[in-house]
Amino acid sequence: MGRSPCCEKAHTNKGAWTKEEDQRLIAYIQAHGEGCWRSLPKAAGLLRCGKSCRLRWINYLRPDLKRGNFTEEEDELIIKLHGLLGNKWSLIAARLPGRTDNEIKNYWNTHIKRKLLSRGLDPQTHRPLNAVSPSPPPPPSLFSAAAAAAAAQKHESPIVPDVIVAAAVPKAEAAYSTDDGHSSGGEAPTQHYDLDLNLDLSISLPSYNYSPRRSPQLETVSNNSTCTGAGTASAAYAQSVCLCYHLGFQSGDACTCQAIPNQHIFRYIRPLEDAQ
DNA sequence: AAGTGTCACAACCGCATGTGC
DNA sequence: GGCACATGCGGTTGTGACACT
Repeated sequence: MGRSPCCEKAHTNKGAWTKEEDQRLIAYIQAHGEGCWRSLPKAAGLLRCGKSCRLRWINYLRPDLKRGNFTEEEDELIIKLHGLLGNKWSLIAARLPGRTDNEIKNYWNTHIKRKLLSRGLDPQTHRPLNAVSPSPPPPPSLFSAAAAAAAAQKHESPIVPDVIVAAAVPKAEAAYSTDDGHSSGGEAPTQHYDLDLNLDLSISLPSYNYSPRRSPQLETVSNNSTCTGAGTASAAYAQSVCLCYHLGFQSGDACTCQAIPNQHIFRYIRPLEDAQ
């Protein structure tokens, strides 16, 4: 498209950031806030590309970052989310407070991949490595969960899928339900469906007349039986489906989906800060 | 102690997407 | 609708630290 380069490479530093550069960037963002990354380097007196500044801030300097080792719970959460979303690191990171997509991506590549392999699972498909698959495995995103989640995150997508599919995920739990690293190899993979995830998806029936620009909160349509209003939708419409998977919540946590009158949709609304 | 291999992670790069004109 | 630009994302690379021989 003939786009101009994002920065003048001849006059920008590359490589590791110095303490002074970090201080300048932090000071500038504290004073002026994030944004305008392209002009930020010049304004902050940095000989860096705007992209580089953004990355440095997001991945390293942001004050809300949780540094340090990943916990076992985070490991499992990442594995579950990856099974659902694939390599959508930003979406995965959105569910892990204080973690960045880059951090999770690195952690996946260096630790979790190996962990899954030791469990006898394919890191990409989350299926047993020796499983015979007559047809190529479906993308891990299932009914385009990633796209749906992405759309939900971006508060848009008035276009909704015609088909609502339960986002059941082959968990192969039997293969890695223990920590001894043994899989159930040899046996035909038992399809377990993990209902312990909450995807913040927004899906509705084809007839749903979406009102654009909802509040910046997340919505979920789910099939959780605890949803209120599941039985109130008109029988003339296909049943709305609640897909609340209690991701990161105790399984006993009731979902808070509510039927929206005349819209045949369940919404699960949660403050953003809860997701961070 | 030196050389080599491996790991972990920060940073870069190219492309995709969103937005305003 | 098309273009240019800004930003975001995911894959890849570079490099320092550490382990091993």
